[in-house]
Amino acid sequence: MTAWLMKSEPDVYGLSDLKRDQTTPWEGVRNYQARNFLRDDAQVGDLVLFYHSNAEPSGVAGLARVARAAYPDPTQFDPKSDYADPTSPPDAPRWVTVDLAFVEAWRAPVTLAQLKADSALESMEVTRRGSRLSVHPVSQVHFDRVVALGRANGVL
DNA sequence: GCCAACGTTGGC
DNA sequence: GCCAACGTTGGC
Repeated sequence: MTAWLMKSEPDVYGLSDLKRDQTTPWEGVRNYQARNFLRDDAQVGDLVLFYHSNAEPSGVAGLARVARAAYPDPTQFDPKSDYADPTSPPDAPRWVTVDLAFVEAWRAPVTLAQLKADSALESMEVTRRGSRLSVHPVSQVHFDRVVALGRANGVL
């Protein structure tokens, strides 16, 4: 089991959208490192810190769970999609997606400022300057700490 | 294989 | 809106 952090812009697709939909394909990952994590390491049941980027404020909004392991991302073959990749070979699709399921939302996010200020989270990837990997593993210790901070804000 | 140009991410 | 960080592309 691996714990994860995945970023999304709430204006595009936020945790409240996932709560409404209950499950969603995590489409549009177009970074090789992030893809490799999804393809090679994400397993059904893995828990995910759902991070809102470009938000006011940015931070971890709650939890999701991997509901389906990696499969080819259909949007790469959809010419009308923003995520279309005409160079991806149909017989060996370049990009994958996983399905996420809603788990819980917090009354207020654990903000990036809060994450940076917490000495227990010093080495956490998302607190690093210039960090922009949208899918990456999180240590169990960091995961548990962020969940404790989030739940302290109240579970919706 | 190097590296400059360019595009994207995402905090502020 | 600005810009730092960093990934990708393409000329050589």
